[in-house]
Amino acid sequence: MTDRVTLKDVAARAQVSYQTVSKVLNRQTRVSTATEKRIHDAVRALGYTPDQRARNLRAQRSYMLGYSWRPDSPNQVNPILDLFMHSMVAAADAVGYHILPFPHPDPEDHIDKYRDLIRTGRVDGFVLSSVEYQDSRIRFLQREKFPFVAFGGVAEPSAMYVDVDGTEGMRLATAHLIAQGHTRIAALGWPKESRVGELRLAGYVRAMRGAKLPVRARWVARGTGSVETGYQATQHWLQGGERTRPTAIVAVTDVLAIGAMRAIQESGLRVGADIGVTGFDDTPLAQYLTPGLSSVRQPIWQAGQNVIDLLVHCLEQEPLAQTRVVLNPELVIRPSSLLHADNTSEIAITHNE
Amino acid sequence: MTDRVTLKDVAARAQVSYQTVSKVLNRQTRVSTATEKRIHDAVRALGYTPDQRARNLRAQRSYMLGYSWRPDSPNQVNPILDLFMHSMVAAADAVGYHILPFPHPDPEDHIDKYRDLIRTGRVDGFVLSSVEYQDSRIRFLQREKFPFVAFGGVAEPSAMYVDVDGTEGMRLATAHLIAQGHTRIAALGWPKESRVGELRLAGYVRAMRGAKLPVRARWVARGTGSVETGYQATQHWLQGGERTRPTAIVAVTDVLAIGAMRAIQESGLRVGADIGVTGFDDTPLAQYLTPGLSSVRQPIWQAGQNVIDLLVHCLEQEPLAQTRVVLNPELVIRPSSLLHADNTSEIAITHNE
DNA sequence: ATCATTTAGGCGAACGTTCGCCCGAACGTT
DNA sequence: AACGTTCGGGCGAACGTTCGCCTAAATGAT
Repeated sequence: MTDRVTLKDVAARAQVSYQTVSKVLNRQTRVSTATEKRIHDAVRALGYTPDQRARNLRAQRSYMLGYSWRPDSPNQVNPILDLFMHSMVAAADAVGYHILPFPHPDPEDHIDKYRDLIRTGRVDGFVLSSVEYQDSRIRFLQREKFPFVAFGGVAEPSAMYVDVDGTEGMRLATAHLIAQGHTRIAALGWPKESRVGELRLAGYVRAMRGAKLPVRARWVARGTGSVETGYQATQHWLQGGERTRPTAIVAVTDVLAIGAMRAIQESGLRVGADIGVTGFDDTPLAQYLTPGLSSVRQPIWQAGQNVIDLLVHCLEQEPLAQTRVVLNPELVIRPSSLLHADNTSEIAITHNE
Repeated sequence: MTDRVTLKDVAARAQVSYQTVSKVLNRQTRVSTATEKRIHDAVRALGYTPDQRARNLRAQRSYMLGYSWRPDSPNQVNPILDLFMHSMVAAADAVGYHILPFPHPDPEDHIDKYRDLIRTGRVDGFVLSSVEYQDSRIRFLQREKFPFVAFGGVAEPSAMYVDVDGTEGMRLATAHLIAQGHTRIAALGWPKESRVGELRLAGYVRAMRGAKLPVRARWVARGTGSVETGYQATQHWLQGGERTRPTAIVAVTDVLAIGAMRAIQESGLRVGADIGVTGFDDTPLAQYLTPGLSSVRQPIWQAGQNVIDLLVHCLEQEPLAQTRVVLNPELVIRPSSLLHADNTSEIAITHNE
């Protein structure tokens, strides 16, 4: 609100041309130490800070990275967002960039939003999340040759992304249950259309096969990630005889796992001691349930850092060692998957071949 | 990436000066319908979109609103953020603004971040959240005469804010329990230093007084908002005789309420039927617990809309009807506060004097 | 026919940077 | 003594807008 201090003000005080001030500040030229000192003194005395808007115009850049996320269906949990956003904001800030969040529009006029942000020069690049199978945004951005990094795997070649190995996460959870002595393990998944869902289920299958345990079709249930889905599937499984029904359940989502837990408890069995349960995402929910729910935790903070790192390197035309990063999740173990809950403390185990 | 279309390109095609194109597009001048058509045709043909960076420089504005939030302690739930952010982003977008999230710095060099964003002209205004008693940011911004709106009540006169009436929320919850026939009601609060905490507790007191019920000091516990705090306080209360111990508990946080529920269940009592419990914030958690936890829900979406509305009106120098908005929360009723849980459906009741 | 007024649009300037090119002086080299 | 080279710094231009002022023609009033 008070009048802005510009290069010219500094220059007048230091008795040099304003372009020289600019160059000295950006270390583009060498001047006598005397003038250099005068300039820096003037900068400090006046409290000069370069105007980003002018820089943006001149450089034809905005130093902004667009990001829009899907508002998780009205009342769903989005534990990811807070952390992911924070991670990206911090990483971007550290290298002179900022995040520009924009509303996730209807799937159809998606592109218009993106196009507009590009055309108006508001952003230099995009972070994409919740990408789908044939995502029109990716096709569009690639055609426009506009830089972007996706969070989540992307099939398109030459697209940069950071992903968390869902298969490995689910393998970890399943293997953990197997190590507890479980042999009859059922799985709660998402509909077949969901790429992430299928990848996670693949981890279940891999762990079972690895231990030479049978994978039965009727022990794999798919549905929307609601409590109800998990509840009903589990209830159905529990109707089997005590010697034939599953003794453990892995779920691709914490919410599905909650459904399973509820069904187990209502049928008079104990979660953990009688039937082991694991979830996915390590939603804040998981630690507050009784018993605490074991869950696969994604390294969200790390992912955010990597996404920005990739994108900024690309924007700065710096060489980057890799164009795609795959991170390993870890399993946070709580009583829900333990036969005897001797200790209530959490332990996290991660990938070990 | 492809070469940018500017006013000059449009002008050349429409055979007018580029300034005229600008004026026509901004409806600053009247021209013959023929030229107007030529201009609009050229705009469409070339796909012209004004460069925001140039506009920003020229207008000495950025059309950005800074917002930083406190990263809820590592593993805490921040159900607010997703919705609040989304609401603000949507509201801002609708009036040609954008949100600029920036890292919440250490309490000490707080101000530097804010100052820098102002000086570099990156933002036109700020949204403040989690304001404290004597918030240095507010003093700073007021001194600089830089526009801002706080989410959460602010004592400083002439500061604009949007707040949710925590007192009313807690009164609602307490009154609901009283209506169920409860007379001995305890409260779980935050430390005395917390302004919000005290305001909420005031609602508890108001409801009790209103029903001529006694407020006993030892039935008001304060502590950090952890499960443990709620658990221990409740355990302690339950040691009282069946005729003297509280029959219901109101908490200023869902997490505290979870602690209470756990203590109740572990002592063999039923939540709802034996001891009523209510939480606050309607965290996603609340609906997934067994039994579902009644909780006070804040109109977060509405708050986000109002915050942006206030701020933008202020920036556009438009007159605004009010400089501070106080919203009423509603109580979402679930089995945890019902004596007999005949229906599992949720109902929401709101302020009715 | 003359003058005042509107209409239609041109033009210069400015917002605050950065970049490339220039030039005079001092310096060192043959 | 004449000549390249570095040093220290000036200057014009451009990024794409918007805003205010100007003007030439067309219109209206007298």
